[in-house]
Parts: sequence; C-alpha cells; structure tokens
Amino acid sequence: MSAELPKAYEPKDVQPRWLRAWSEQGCFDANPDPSRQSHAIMIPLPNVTGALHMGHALNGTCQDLITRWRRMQGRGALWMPGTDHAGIATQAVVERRMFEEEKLTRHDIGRDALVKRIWKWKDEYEARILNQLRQLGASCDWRRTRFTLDEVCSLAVRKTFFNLFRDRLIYRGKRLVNWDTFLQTAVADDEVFTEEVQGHFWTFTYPVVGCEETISFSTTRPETMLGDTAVAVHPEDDRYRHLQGKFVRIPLNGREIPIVADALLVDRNLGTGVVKVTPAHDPNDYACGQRQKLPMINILNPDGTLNENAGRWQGLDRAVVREQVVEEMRRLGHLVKIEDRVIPLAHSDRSKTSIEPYLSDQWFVKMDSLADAALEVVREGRVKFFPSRYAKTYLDWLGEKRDWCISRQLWWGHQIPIWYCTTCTEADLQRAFAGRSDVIWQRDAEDRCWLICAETDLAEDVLGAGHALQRDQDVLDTWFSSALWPLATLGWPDESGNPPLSGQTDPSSPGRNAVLDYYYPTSVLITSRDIITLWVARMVIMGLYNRGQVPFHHVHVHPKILDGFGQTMSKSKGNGVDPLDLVDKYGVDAVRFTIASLAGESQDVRLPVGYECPACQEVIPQTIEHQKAIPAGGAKPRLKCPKCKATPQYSSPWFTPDEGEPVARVVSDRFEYGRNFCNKLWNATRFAFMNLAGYTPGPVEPADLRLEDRWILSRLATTVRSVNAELSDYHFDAATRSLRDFTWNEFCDWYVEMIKPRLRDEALRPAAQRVLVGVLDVLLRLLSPFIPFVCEELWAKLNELAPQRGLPTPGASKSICMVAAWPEIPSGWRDTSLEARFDRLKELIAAVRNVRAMYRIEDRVELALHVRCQPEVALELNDVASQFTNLAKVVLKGAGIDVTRPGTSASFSLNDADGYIPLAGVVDREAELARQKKEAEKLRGFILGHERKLGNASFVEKAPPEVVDQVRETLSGLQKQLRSVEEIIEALGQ
RNA sequence: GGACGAUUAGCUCAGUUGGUUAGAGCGCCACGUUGACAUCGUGGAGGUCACUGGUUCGAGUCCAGUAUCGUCCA
Repeated sequence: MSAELPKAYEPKDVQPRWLRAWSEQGCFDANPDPSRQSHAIMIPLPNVTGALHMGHALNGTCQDLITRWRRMQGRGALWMPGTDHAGIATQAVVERRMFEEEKLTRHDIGRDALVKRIWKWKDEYEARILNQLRQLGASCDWRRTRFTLDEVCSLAVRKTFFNLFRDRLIYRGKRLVNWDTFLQTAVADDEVFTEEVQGHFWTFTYPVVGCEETISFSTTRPETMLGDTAVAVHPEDDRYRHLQGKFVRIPLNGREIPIVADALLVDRNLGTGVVKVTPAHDPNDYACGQRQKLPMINILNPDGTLNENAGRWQGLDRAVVREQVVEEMRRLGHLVKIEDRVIPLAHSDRSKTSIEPYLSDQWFVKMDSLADAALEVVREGRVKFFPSRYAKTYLDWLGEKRDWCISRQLWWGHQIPIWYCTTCTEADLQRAFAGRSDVIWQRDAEDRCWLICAETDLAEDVLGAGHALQRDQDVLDTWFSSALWPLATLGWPDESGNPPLSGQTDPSSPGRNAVLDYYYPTSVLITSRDIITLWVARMVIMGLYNRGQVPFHHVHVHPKILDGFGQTMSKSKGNGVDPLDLVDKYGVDAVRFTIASLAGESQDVRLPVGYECPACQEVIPQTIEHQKAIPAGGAKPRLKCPKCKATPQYSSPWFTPDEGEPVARVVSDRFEYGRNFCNKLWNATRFAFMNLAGYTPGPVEPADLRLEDRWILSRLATTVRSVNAELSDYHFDAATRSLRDFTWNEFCDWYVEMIKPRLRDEALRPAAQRVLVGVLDVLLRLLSPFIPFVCEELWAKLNELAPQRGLPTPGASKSICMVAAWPEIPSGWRDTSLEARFDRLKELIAAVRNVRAMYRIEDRVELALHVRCQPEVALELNDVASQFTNLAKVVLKGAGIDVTRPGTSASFSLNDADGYIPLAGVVDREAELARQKKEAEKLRGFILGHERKLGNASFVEKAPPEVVDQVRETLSGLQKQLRSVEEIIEALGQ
C-alpha cells in the first residue's frame, strides 16, 4: 500500500466501511464474562413519536463514549438499545396526522384499525431512530434491541403489576384527574402545561335560605355552579360569621348547599371572601370537599358535554352551557358584574386542548413505602448523581409520595391485566382458578365487584357462561413499562435462561439468566434532567421492588441542547435538528467530538443553526417561522436564498422533502470545531506516514530520547491521566479539551515540528520514528471513543506501516482500534521539571517570532540570537540550538552570563533570560524604543501590584508562607525583567 | 409561589478546594502557500468577570440581596 493518504480527511469514504467491519466482527456484542468486570448502560429509550434530534445525539454520544472507553479498559461493556411506545404521545401523533390527512377520528375506524396504524408508524420510526443511532457510531449490542411493547418487556410489566396488586400496592379509586376531553383520557400532571388565556371573572349571588340576605362570590367557570355542593368562607371573617352553618340555594337548580368555614380554601382578602365549592371539578375544592365531607357531584361526560346531573343542560358542551348559565343567572337577577381577566389555564400537552378536572375511576400505585426505599438509596449514596445537585430534584419529588395514577384511557399500550366480575362468588373463583398461582382477586373498594388480576390473559367465560368476565379497557401509563427497562431488557422475570438474541433463544446458559445476573445492577444511567422524576425515580422504585437492588450506581445528567432562540429542542416543537444532516456535512466524528465538547456540568447549551442553500451554499439562519412551517396538506414549505434567490425545500421534522428536490440541510459552524480537529489529526498522521520509510521496530533506550521526546511522553502521560479522571466524572467537555490541546498544541505544533530535522537524518531517524509511532499509537487509542471512525482508519494504515510498535518496547498491535487496550502509561514518563524547562524554550521561540512579526521580517531572512542567562540555562539552550533555526529561523550565536546587547538590536526580556536580535538597518530605533517603553510600563504595573501586596502587613502575616514566597519570587523576576528593559531603553536612547 | 441553574472577549463557552498578569474555539486585524494540514501556520487586537453590599490579607470563585433569562415543580 502507498503511505500517502488523501490530503484531507474524507469521512464519507471511511464511515460505512468501518460500521460494517465492526458489526461483522461483533465488536459491539456483549456477553456475560465473569472473568471481567461488567459495565452496562441502558439507553434512555427514545420514543417512537418521531426521529431523533441533537439532544438525543448528545445523549447517545455520552453513552457511547463511556461504553467504548470501558470496553477498551477490558470491561464487559454492554450498551443496551431500544425504543419506547410512548402510549399517549404516539397515539396522539397518529390520530392528529390521520385527522389532518383523512379527516378521520379513532372512533371512525375503531380500536383494532387504529392500533394497527400506530404499529405501522412505530415500525417506521423505530427503524429510522435505530438507523440514526447506528450512523452515529453507537456501539450498542443491537442483537438485544428491545421495545417496551414487545413480548419480553410485556412479561415484566405483567409480573410487576401482578406482584404490586398482590401486595396491595396497586388500587383502584375515584380521583380528580386532569381530563383531556379531546383525547378522552386522563393525563398525568407532567403532561399538562399552563397557558394564560383571555377570560372573564363573573360575580354572582346565591340567596341565603331562610332570610333575605344574599352572598356574593366570583368565578371564572360559571357552569360549575351546577356541581356546587357548598360555599366556603373564612372562619375568622366577621362579615360572614353569622351565616356559617346556614344554607344557600343555587338558583339554577334549586339545590340547597351549606355555607362552610374553611381556612385553607378561602383567602378572606381576595374578592368577596366567599368561594363556591365544586369538589368534583376543581383540585382545591376537591381537597376542601374531603375535609368537609361534602358530596361530589360530577356534571361532565368524558367528551366535555354535561351529564344528567346538569338537568336541562344535559348533552350540551361546557362552553355553551357557560354562556347559558350566565344568561340564566342574569335573568334571575343574580349576576352582579363581569370583568375581563387573563386566566392561567391548564392544557393537555398532547392535544393542546384545555384540561378539565374530572372525577373518575383510575388505578394507582401506592407510593408510600416504595418511595421510602427509593429515597434511602440516594440519601445513602448507593445511587449517585453527577452533577450531585440533581439529587435534590429526585429527593424533593419522591418526598411528596404522591400516589401514581397509572391508568390511561387509550388504545395503544399495555392493557391493564384486570378482569371484572360482578356476578360470581368467591367460591366460583376458587373453583375456577384452583391450583393456579398466577391469578389473584380482591373485592373492589366499594364492594361492587371482583377485581381479578392474572399474569396471562383470561378467557371471558373462564368462570362459565353465567359469569362473564369483563376486561378493563384502559392501558398503563407508558412510564410504568419504562420504569422496568433495566430489568425487562435483561430478561427479568425469566430466571430460567438468557433473554433472546436477535429474536432467537440464547441457549448459552440453560437453567439461569446469566445476562441478568451479570449486568444488573447496571453501571450508569446517562440522561436528561427533565425525566429525573418521571423515569429515573420510578426505575429506582421498580428495581428495588422487583429485585431488591438499585438499577444503576450512577446517574449522569447531561446538559440540554437549546436552539438559537433558547428553546429546548423537542420532538413536539419542530426545532429538532436531525444529527444526520450535520453528519452529512461534517462527518460523524466531527459531530461526536463537537457534541462531547459541549457536554459539561452546565444545564443548557445553545446551538444556533442555519440552512445551507443547495444551489450556492449560502447559510440562511434558522428562524422561528422555519421551525413552525408545516405543509398542512398543501405544498411543502420553502426557503428563499438571499444570495442566489433559489427557493429550496429544507430539512424539517415535520415533513419529508419531495422526491428529487434539492434540500437545504441544516448546518452549524459550531461543528467546524470537530471537523477541523479530525482533519488536523488526519494530517499529522499523514505526515508521520510519509516519514516512516525504513521504519524498524525496536526498544527505545533512555539515551535515544531527546528533550522533545521526553517532553511529549511526559505530556502524553499527563493527558492519559486527565482523560481518565475527566471521563470518570462525566466531564466530557474537559476530556475533549485535554485531548485537543495535547494533539494540536503539543503534538502537532511542537513535537512534530521539532522532530522534522531528525526524520531527515539517517542516523537519528530510527529512534525518532519509534517515538513518533509510539505516541501516535497511544493517541489513536485515546481518541477512539470520541472519534472512532477516523481513528480506526488511521489505525489500519498504521498497522500496515508499523505493525510492531510501542514504547519503550514494541509489540504486536491489535487489528481493531476500538477494541484495543486503553493506554496505561508508566508513571515515570511524567517529568514536571523537564516540562518547565521546555516551556522556557517555547517562550524564547515565541519571543523571537514576535520580533520577526513586529518588524515584518520574512522567514528567509536568517536572524541571530544572543541570550543573556545563567550558565545552566545557557547549557540547555546550546543543547537545543538547532531548534532555534528549525522553529524560528534564528541562529543561536551565544548564550551566557557575559552576553551583552549588540547595538541596533531588537530585544526582549523573559523571566530568566534576555534576548537580543541584531537588526542593523532593519530596526526602527523610535519604534523599538516605544515598544520597550510600553513593555516597561506593563512591568511597572505588575510590580506595583506585587509590592502593594507585600507591603500589606496582614498579607505577609496571614497568607500561607508558600503563597507569600511565590509573590516575592515573582516580584523579583519582574524587577529583573524591568531592569533589563530599562537597560535596553537606555541603550536605545544613546 | 417554591426549587435548580445561567449572566466571563463580537458569538458559543471553559475557569477544579479563594492565591501570580482571567483562558479556548469561532469571528476580527497583519503577514505567510517549493509538500502533514489554508479544514493551515506565525504574530496581534479585544474583557470593570450582570449589579449592590458583605466575609477575607486576598473574590470571576464564598455569603446576602437586586436585575435579566432559562428549566423543573406547584
């Protein structure tokens, strides 16, 4: 093969090749291996409502980084992939799309047909999501891919529900829930958002029974008067004290309701100090109703129309009833006034329609003892959050111990495994299920019927024709199944064998589930902060309940990606950027590296993006309008390029551009950071390869090592140490910085430049080549978890050119970089005093370059350098004299304590050396004088600061001695520098 | 209303337990293309660390408050 690489890194040639090779060689596969420590990460299962965006790409990059790193360290590293059915969200998306495109509702097509459509949607998006992950280089064990509705996960759901029901931790009860009248389902608190709308504030009166008085109150929802069961006043309110215990009559329906005293519900300084109480339709009133033992009158049907309790308004929509009720009250003389008011109104996140508080039968998980256990493991540090501040979110939320409503009135999901029987007796049940441990039953709370829970589906007539069973129609909250994710994916509750691989039975450990035993508890969960309560807490609860062990030891919470306007990227906002667009433009490695560089301990990172005109490559910044535009059944939205006037379609989560249309893909110059880095690495390696002619492996003796060799090895050792520490703490941004700084600013800028002369020298070449190859070998392995594709490509070429390599003694290298051993550097390589001496050399060279730039002296004009310094410094400088020529095109004419400043020279003064560069005919005396005077001023400023500090008696007295010493030392260095500069000024003045 | 976070160079962000002269990338200015890399090199300009107090010998860093923005929970 030719040593010559292409001049620039071309990711598109490289990526598919290695993706295939890794997969064919099973590099991503993870199997239990007790001889190695296990390491497992469960993917935060993306939901199948839509494609992944950059937020997911960041999440995936972090997980892949850790997985690849641990794998190289020799751990049995599993990254478990899969997706979530996201019941309500997916059903809502499909229903909305169906309505937009065909004007059909789910009631038009029925349960089976709708579920079929959703499965089709799921298949499409699951494939797309998994492909996105694959293209990002995610090293998941794809054979183990799971879906929350598949048979393996379903088994875990069934078992858990059954056990909770058996332990009386699941119950059915009437509760006020957030009711979505459009989707006709309860939605969880977290699926509700509040939006301010323009509304009214009506004031009415109710007549007090048995006297002439009326009592007035205000409301924003007059229709709920039909469900009022009390009015409340503050117990201490003198205005109403005499009315407490009396009754008022609701003029609309004549119902008489009590006037109760309730200090919690009523703020006597607000409005009239009277509150109407509708326990069945308001959360605060509900609480009051419970306290006061008030009746609860439900006036709503599931679809938002009024029910039989509304009397003559039955069957009308609540909005219509509101107007009519106001009119009726006006007619009866009980309307006092109407004010305009902005009202915070709860909306369903799924249908975007307003929420009605609604009393209905729901299933709940009792949180009390479950939450206690989950609180304890975090308090005790058995589950640790990184960054630690997120533990508070978890503890605060769980501490409330609010029972978890798990039923959803949906058609897509795990149907609740409960059958009702109203006719049978317990004897019937005992007879029918004799000898079965997978069926249990309880009476319902109101003693109306039997609740039968079974691990496998029951036939309707299992009790005989006379006792038909009726299955609960509801499905479980999606989070119920995702709470089981760490267990379910590993095959729990099946302890008799491993979970299936690629849909086939895994026969490798008959009689026990070795996968579960080996990988559970998992190592770390890497996720975003908005699901700490919804998901993280519930996994801990279920892990402890089902297996008595935490599901993971660490929880790393990474930042969220915001768009250029500061909004979080989300599937529902339309601001999601497809990572594959960026991959297309910059390459996977560039995207990964850049993303990792953003992932630190902060909460958010902003990512402004633009669209690249396919005609002229002009970048058009993204606007909110671009994000929101949808075809809505018509033509696909287009951009207008301000430069070439083209009007291309563009990449968007809302629609697929038309076949054959040129598409403006999303770009962001942030990713040039990663692309440039990959190219730099590529070219440094390319240079190395061009200089490996005649390479022979061999041990490198200490005597063969030059200053630059020892320096780069010392820096390499420090870098490995830093990267390990940074990855251990999930400081991905810091790790990328360490690696970039080393690669670019140390290896490329200094080391490679410094060894160029030796590579041209027959005698010196072998050792230089060995060190160069040795460093490269370590560097590629270090970078592999971050930028695996380019590293693999370079590694393969390196294997051809130098299969035997390594320091200090060479050995055979692994054929695949991503499974090569993670570098371990002998501690002896670190040498901080050598690094300090090297820094002095760098400073000197920079100072010479500065003079050259200042005076605009071209490189081909060779300069001379005289350095006044201590003898030991001079000795070292003479040792590396050739580097002055190499790096600064300057000849070191002399160094030592006796060196004096030649006339007409440019000068500089460093901490322990003064440099002079004779510039006869070039140096402008006035300019040089001005430059030196400026330098002197700067030094005097610093000196003054230090002198003040040392002049402060309490500083000298109270600061640690080493700090004081350091200031003294710096001061004397600065003073020395100033003296040198003053000498120069004096000389120039003559 | 409560909790958490942010505010550092034109932009996007680092800044570990308080301790010399506050950093990076991009952008900007000047110079540079006979071979690792113009996706580059060399040099340079650019900051009252949001504001007000406090603690301290010493504050970008700790404390209190204010302002603006964001997220989560009510």
